[in-house]
Amino acid sequence: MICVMPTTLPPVRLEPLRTACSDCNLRELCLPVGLNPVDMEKLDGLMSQRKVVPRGESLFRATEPFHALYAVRTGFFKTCLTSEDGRVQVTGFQMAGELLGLDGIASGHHSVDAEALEDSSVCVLPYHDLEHLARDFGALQTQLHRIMSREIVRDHGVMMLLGSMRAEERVAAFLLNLTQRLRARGYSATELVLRMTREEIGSYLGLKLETVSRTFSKFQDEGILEVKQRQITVLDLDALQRLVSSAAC
Amino acid sequence: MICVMPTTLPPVRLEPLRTACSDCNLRELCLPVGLNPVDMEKLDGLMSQRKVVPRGESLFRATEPFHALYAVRTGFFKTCLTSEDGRVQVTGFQMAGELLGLDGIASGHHSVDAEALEDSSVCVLPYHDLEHLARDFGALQTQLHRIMSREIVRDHGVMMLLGSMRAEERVAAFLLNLTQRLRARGYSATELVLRMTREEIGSYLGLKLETVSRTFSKFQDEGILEVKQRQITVLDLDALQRLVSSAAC
DNA sequence: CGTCTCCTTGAGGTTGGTCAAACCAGGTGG
DNA sequence: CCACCTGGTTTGACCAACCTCAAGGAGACG
Repeated sequence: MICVMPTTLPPVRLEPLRTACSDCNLRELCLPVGLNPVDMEKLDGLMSQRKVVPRGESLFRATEPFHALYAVRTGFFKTCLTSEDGRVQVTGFQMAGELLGLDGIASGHHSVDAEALEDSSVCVLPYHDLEHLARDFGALQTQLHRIMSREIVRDHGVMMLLGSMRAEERVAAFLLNLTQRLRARGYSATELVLRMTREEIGSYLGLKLETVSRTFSKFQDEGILEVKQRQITVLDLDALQRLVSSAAC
Repeated sequence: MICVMPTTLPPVRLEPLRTACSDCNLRELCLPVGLNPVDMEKLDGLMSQRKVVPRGESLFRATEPFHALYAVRTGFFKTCLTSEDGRVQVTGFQMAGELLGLDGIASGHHSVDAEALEDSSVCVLPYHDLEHLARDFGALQTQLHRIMSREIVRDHGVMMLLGSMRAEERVAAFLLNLTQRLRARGYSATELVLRMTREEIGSYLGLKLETVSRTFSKFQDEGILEVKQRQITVLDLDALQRLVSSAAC
């Protein structure tokens, strides 16, 4: 179970202390995957600071100039794209070990808002330095490319979800994805606390919040889930799996 | 008007001749953007071959090992993601100057099929060499990162489209996007020939082919388009623009 | 204990999907 | 040259999934 939701914290605060990748318990999930200890020390030198982002605050906003990538250290984020006419689309949810800000490289300014859904902290990776460092040692370059490519592959998966799945399938896929990512981080794959509202889930899945709510209720009636507000217990993982990979009728 | 659709060509054929980036009329759109002549010559050395892909053939298929990126030289491609249960989602359409294969970097094997929608040719960029070269000169590295980031931003735009636009808005956005890309390549922004079927458009936009067809007809009735099968004339570009940026009712 | 935000549930409406028939253009073969 | 076939497209009638609108409930917090 992921928890921790303290209520008062100063707004975006810089931590002077250096947090080394080589010591980080996320090093098998995060940017340093596959780096040897020597290389990792070089990466440590790059990471100038940590940043704390309280729940509800933004790490960065669309149109702001892009300077750095951010690795989620603790907490949970969402990224939102806002269209000219004001429509908002949640493009992703990020948890520990995942990178934020890749969209900013293209144009030099961010294209989405990144907001903390619970009190969070990130490692700041100044992009200029990172790019320079990647030039000097290839393992980091390779890893950076992999991460960007993985994001592209993930996005294609979301297109599939939005383009050709029905509501129940989308919700099932969403829950399965969450459980998998939580399990990779050592959390229970069956007990989860949603950090986002029904509306945010709906935005991500291309559904209205009422439809998300109804689908949760339906899954509960069918014995697949137990839903208590944001506290979800997965009772039948196989049923979820069957839902997402059920041939299109 | 884009044309050229010869009917007989041998299957995927390698061209021995070196086609230099420095001579290419796509160099302002493609990978070499922003490289100086000296750097561009280094890139020329990398590009070992061109490949011809006849209409209907695949450049690569999902699950095949990933070795190279491909820059579209002439022609038109689609990329398709197939889910476990056999559903197919078109994830993009690529025209001259655009890169194919970025999704393969993550896992070392391709995750989508890339199929030529007309007789096409591509430049082959062996990825290992490209990565190595990028290490040696930073402008190429920067450019590669920009292109990957741009793909991520594009994907987010598609999520917005799939997640929160109605059928007419999706079709309008699709057409606008096409005209913009064609214009950037020196083609007319009002006369276009669709290289893909209604079904492929529908798959990309998360709609059924009948809905795409009906929407085209509706636009024609409203004097926004003239539709003759795949030959489209845009009569009212502003109307299309208004449709995509119309506040959610 | 009132307020606020978020969630649930119901009733009814709309958009886009489904199914089916016909059309059209291009290619093939008699 | 025409008949025919094929793949793609158009159109109509009907239907269902999801949305909209609305009311009420649960929990957190001052």
